[in-house]
Amino acid sequence: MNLQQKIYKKLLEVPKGQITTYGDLAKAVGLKNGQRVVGQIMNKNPHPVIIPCHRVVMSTGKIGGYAYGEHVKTRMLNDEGIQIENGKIVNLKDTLYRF
DNA sequence: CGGCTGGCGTCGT
DNA sequence: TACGACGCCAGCC
Repeated sequence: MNLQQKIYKKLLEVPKGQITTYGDLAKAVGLKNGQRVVGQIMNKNPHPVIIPCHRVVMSTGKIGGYAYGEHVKTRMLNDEGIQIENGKIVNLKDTLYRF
């Protein structure tokens, strides 16, 4: 199974209303410091819309990037009940999903 | 709080 | 097939 298939599968475990970080997702698939790799794969995203890549944020609390634009990502997260302020997650620890 | 460096899979040459 | 550059970060200074 390809790495992106693992990431894609793991990401689907994240329920609506909860999010994860690039680092955690990377570790979930067996990578130590694969944060950037995860982000890169999300960008290449082989299955747009099917993969909720908008539920993946940076460990610093910032939204991070998004293939369709950060504002779109922010809007989707807000729609799932996640509080965002000035481009950052307000209660990251509270909305963070644990694998 | 801002900036620089580390570290790893993919893509292109 | 092999090597180098790049990218929706993370962590330390």
